[in-house]
Amino acid sequence: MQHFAHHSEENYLKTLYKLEVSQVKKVNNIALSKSLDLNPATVLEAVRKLSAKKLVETLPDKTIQLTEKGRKKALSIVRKHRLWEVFLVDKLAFKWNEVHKLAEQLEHIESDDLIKRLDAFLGYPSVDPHGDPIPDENGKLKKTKTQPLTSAPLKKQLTIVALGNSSDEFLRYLDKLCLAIGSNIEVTEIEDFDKSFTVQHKKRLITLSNEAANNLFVNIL
Amino acid sequence: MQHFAHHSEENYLKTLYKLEVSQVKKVNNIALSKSLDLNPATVLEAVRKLSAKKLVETLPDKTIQLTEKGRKKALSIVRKHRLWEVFLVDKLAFKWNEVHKLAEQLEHIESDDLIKRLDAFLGYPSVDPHGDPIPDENGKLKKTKTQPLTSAPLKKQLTIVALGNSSDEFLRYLDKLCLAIGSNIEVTEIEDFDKSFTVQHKKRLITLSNEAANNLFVNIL
DNA sequence: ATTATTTATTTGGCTTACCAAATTTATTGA
DNA sequence: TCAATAAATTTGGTAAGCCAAATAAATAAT
Repeated sequence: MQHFAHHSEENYLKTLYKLEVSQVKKVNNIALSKSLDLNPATVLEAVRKLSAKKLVETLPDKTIQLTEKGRKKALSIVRKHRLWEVFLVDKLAFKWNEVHKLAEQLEHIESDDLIKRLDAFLGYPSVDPHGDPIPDENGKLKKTKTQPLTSAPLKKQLTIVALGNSSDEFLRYLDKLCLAIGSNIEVTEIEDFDKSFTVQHKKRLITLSNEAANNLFVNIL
Repeated sequence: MQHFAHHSEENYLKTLYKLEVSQVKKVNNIALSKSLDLNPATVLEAVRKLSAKKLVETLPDKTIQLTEKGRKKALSIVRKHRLWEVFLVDKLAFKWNEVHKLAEQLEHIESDDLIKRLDAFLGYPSVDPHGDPIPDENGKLKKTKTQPLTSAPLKKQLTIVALGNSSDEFLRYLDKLCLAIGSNIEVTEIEDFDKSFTVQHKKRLITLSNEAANNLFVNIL
């Protein structure tokens, strides 16, 4: 018995979950095959096995979808993937755009204990370096209302989850301020005069123009 | 093509290396099969493939051994295994005896860059939590002369690599002192009166009885 | 409604990594 | 030396995951 046989199954579930999230209306055999870059015959066979395990179901109109059980499993893989991405970026200083491939390998490591400890070691992050939320151990995703920093409440813990602008200049600017997706900040003050923002980040105060603040999308922690 | 096909090959090489190190005189098909817990027919087939790749060779007397190329590859796996063990113990607070199984999964993650960064992140450790030396990126093992602390030179960086006594009391005692296999210490003084040792560990001075020192085996870094 | 196109499904095949049960080839002990 | 034992090798099979090509079924477009 090969201990890595589950990689394949996990990849099907993860891909199905990704398609579900990305609003793709009807995930059929062809769509799934394309997404996985596999032959439809292969996918058909795999879907049958997953159905037998009650991880997916095929509706009368041939739509393939996750069952609750399957979704939970998918979310646990997503959780592992995103935690490893945080590890790679925060601890090993990878760039956020370099970590996906590696996390795809790491996400298949089997150990709940490991993930629990990794989570703690990383300080229980709520988003990965791309700004995507990390499901909790029960596969729950905290539902988040993403909003521009300009409309966020004062004195609340916020996490930067997306950028309204990804020009080189803006990225370099953020880099200089040591801000990035995943950074936790708190608005301490908004200047009446020019609506500029003062935010606290790791015991450090940063001033941001209203323009900059408007391009930082945040979630309330 | 399955990206995890190499697990199998890596396991053969690693096992062969372990047998070589453990002084087993003649590694034949049977010995290797037993060590891997696989059927001899399976192993025979695998050894042929590895031979074709010039990773192992079978001598006229049927002894199976690593080629230089194979040994180098084996050492890179051992390096990964041991670095991950250090990570698990030092960073995720696993006990040294809990990490082997996990490291067996992690050692197959494919990325030289990852390992380079992990090594740096861990502070370039020279031994794993079991006291086994970590090969360098070129597959070289620093040849070490392990000796009791009592015969080690003063004012040299030392690494604890083994214990002369693994009684619960001794382990608890070391634990209290925050010493463990892998700890780096330096002898600052030996007391004339009772031959007790004063060692420095992470900017902290510790006094050890001669008895304790005699049960700590160290390598010079 | 009928053809053209897309999807779904089947069929036959491949490779890797396994195994059990012969069979052949040493090796060894008496 | 010769049978008994052990090791090596061969043979025939299994399961997982994959593919290409053929066929069937459904959908769309005229």
